[in-house]
Amino acid sequence: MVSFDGFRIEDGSPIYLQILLFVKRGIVAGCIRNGDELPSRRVLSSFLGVNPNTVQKAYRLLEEECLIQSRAGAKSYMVLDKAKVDRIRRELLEYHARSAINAMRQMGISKAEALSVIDMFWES
Amino acid sequence: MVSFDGFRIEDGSPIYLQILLFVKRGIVAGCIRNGDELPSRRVLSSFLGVNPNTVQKAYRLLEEECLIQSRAGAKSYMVLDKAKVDRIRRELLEYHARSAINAMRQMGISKAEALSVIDMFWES
DNA sequence: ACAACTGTATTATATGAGTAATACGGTTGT
DNA sequence: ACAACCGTATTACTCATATAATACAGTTGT
Repeated sequence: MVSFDGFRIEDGSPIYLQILLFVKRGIVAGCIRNGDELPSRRVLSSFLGVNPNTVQKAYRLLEEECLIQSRAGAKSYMVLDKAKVDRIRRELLEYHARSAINAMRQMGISKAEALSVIDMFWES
Repeated sequence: MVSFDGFRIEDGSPIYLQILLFVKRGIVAGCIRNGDELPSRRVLSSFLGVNPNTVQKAYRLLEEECLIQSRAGAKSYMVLDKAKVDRIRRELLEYHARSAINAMRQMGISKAEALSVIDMFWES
């Protein structure tokens, strides 16, 4: 069963995207595996304190990326293979790296200082 | 005169926040200095292709942080000193570093690999 | 003085995100 | 068979973002 322990809602981006990213990061980290069952829309929305429609929107996007499979009436579960995991890993790494790099470059930060800042903030 | 050359609207976060961050990064980079005049609300909104109210919202937030000064009828201009610049530099560095670090840690990426990814994507 | 700007304010409309309350039909375990 | 789940769909509401069209008063340069 895919666990959402440790998931905390942050403002600044839509909740359904935060759920999508949480699942993708779990896939890359290896704690979400092929065949794992997902909590139902109702159960997860109650656990997170959000609306069932919000969870449904995240699950729909996961299904459109062929990462989960849903049948009306039954539980949804993960459908993964090595190619998909590799694709998501590259997608997320590039996205997060580029976001931080672009911002720091616009601030006039040097590569050396950027690396030093990442090193310094890594713990905690 | 503060220049908005190179500013490109991206979706995913409110435009008025993108303007706010663009100015703050310019302050840290040193290309926006104390006393610099800002383009008027009308001129900038026309240049960016957005609504004057959107620019006004960004300028209002800048004024609430005491980074610009506005008098009805006259041009707005930057009001900066070393303490403010240092504060913004620390604020932005910590924000961008923590965002990337948290995401990568949730992906199970090691500090060494994170540094290597930043190093690899820095050029481009 | 006066035209051309400036900042500021108001009202209205549209869209997307999120909530709320239901409803319908399929599956699963007992 | 049947109760208790499940996924899916619909309608209505609130709120923030963004746009649009004005309006008014203050400043600035000539």
